[in-house]
Amino acid sequence: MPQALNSAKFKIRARPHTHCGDCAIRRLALFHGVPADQLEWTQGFRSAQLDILSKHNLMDEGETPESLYTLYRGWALVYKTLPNGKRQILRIALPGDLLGYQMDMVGPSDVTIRTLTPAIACAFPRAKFWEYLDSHPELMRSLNRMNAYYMSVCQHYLMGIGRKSALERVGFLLMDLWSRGRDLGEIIGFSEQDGLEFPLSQEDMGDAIGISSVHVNRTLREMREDGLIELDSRHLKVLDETTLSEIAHFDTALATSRYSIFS
Amino acid sequence: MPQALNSAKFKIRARPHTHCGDCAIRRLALFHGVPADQLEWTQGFRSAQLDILSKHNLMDEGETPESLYTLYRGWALVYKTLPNGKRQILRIALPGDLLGYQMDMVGPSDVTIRTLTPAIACAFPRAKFWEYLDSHPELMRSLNRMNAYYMSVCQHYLMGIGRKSALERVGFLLMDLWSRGRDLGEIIGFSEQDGLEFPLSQEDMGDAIGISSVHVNRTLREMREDGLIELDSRHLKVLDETTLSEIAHFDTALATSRYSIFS
DNA sequence: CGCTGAGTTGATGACAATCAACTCGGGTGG
DNA sequence: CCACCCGAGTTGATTGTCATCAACTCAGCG
Repeated sequence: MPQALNSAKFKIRARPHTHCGDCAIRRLALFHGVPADQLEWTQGFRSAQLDILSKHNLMDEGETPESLYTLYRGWALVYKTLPNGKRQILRIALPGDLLGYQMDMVGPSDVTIRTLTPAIACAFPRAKFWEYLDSHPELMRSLNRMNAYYMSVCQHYLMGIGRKSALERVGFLLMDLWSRGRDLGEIIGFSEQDGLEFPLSQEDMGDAIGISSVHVNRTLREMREDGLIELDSRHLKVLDETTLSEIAHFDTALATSRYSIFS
Repeated sequence: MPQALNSAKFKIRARPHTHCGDCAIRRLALFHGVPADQLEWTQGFRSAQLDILSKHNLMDEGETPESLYTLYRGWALVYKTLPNGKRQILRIALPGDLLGYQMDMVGPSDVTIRTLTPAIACAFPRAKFWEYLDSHPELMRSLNRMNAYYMSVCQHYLMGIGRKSALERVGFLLMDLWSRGRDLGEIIGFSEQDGLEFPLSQEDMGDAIGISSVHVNRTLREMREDGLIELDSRHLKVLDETTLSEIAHFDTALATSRYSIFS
C-alpha cells in the first residue's frame, strides 16, 4: 500500500509507522476522541504514514486522491489557482490539521495541498472514511466541530481580506501563526526564547492575505521599524503581541477556541 | 416558548406552525435525511416557527441566542463587523440554509444575522442540538456535508476577494445568486421570464465582495452596457450566463454540488 | 411637501500593484 | 574552489484600481 503512493510524482516515501497510541499530537487531531483501547482500530484505518519532501504536492486541484490526511509534522499550504495563475491560499496547515476533507469525498480535490517543509502525514483511505466515522459517532461529532472551527478561521480571513488594510492583514496572519505556533511548541519549532521557525515566503504571505509580495515586504519593514516583530531568514518573533493584536483586530477567542474543538 | 422570542428587540412574531411533513424545502434542508415517519420527532425538536420582519436581526454578534434556525422563506445576511464599523458579509442565506451553527454552541454568536426581506425561520433549541443529532446519525452526516459545502462556498469567495478584480467579483456574486435562485424557483421569486427578485442593495453587494458601493455601481453599469445583465429596482436578470460565468470564473461545479449535499 | 435612503456620477487622492533594478546567500556544476 | 545561477528579499519609480468625498436625482412615504 505505501508503495502505491510512493510515486515519483508525489515524492512520497514509506517510512516506519509510529503508533497511534503514542501519538504526540492526538490531543489536537481528529482521533482525539478515540478511547485508548480502540486505537488499534484507528491504526488499522490508517493506510500509511508518509514522509513528504519540502515543496511537494500532497494533492492537486482537479485530481482525485485516494486518501485524506492528518498532518503529523511540518507545514503545508492549501490553495486554489485561477486560470490566470493567481493563487489564493485558503489555509495554512500545521500538525494536527486535517487535510483533504471536502464535501465530495469521491470526486476530484477542490484544492492543491503543498508542503512548505519536510512533512509527515498519516493517510486514511477516502473509501472507508464514512464507514469508519459511522462506526465512531464521537468522531463524527469531532469532525463537525473541527470543520466549524476551520470555517470560523476562513471567515476571519474573509473579513480581513475584504475589509482590512495591508498592515492589519499582515498583523493578523502573523498573530494567527504565532499563536498556533505557541500552542504546538517544540512540535513545530516554537520557543519563547527563539521564536518560531517560519517557512512562509513573502509571496506565500501575500497569497494568503490578498496582497502582493512587494507590499508584504514594505509592510513587514514598517512593523520591524515599529519594534513589533523580528522576521528574517525564515524566523519569526513577535515582540509586542498586545499592540500587534490590536492593530490586526486579532480575536484571541479564535485562539482559545482551538483548545476546545475536542470538548 | 414562541412568546419568549417574541420580544420587541427581535421583532419576531409567533405564527401558526406548518408541518415538517409538508415542508416544501425539506429536500434542501438539514432534515432532508429524516424518514417521513420520524418527522414528528423533528417537529417536536423544533421549538418555534417565526415570522421575521424585513431588516431585522435574527442574531447579533456577541450575544448568545437560544436557538439555531433553518431559513424557510426570504433572504438573510450573515456578517461580521469591525470596530471601525466596516462590515463583511460572510454568507447570503436563502431558504433551506442553516443559520447559527458554529463551533461553540453554548457561547455567544460569532456573527450577526439580519433579514433582507420578510422571512420565516424554523427555530431549534441549541441546548438539544447535539442530543438530537446524536440520536440521528444520518443528520450528523448531513451536517458534516452541509458544512463542507458552506466551507467550499466561503473558500470561493475568499479566492474572489483575495485575487479577483471588481468586475470578476461582481460577476461571481451575481452568478452565485442567480444559480441558487434558479434552484429554488418560485420559493424565492425566480422565473425564467421575469428573472429574480433581488433584495440586495449595492452596499450589501459591496460588503459581500469587498468593494465600495460606488464601485459596485460603476461595475454594474459596465455590465449593463455590455448586455450581460439587467438589474434595477431590486430585480435581476442575467442575460448572458455563459459570458458572465467566464468573466467571473464561476465554477458550475459549485452550483451542481448543492444538489448532492444530501446524498 | 419635505424627508429619507438608495442610486448615480464626477472629482480627487490613497493604497497597493506592477515594473524594474539591485543585493545577497546558497547551491551546483565546471 | 570559484563562477555562475537562481530564488528570495529589498527598494525606488510609476501606474492603476478602487476608496472616498461630494453633489445631485429620484422614488417612496409619512
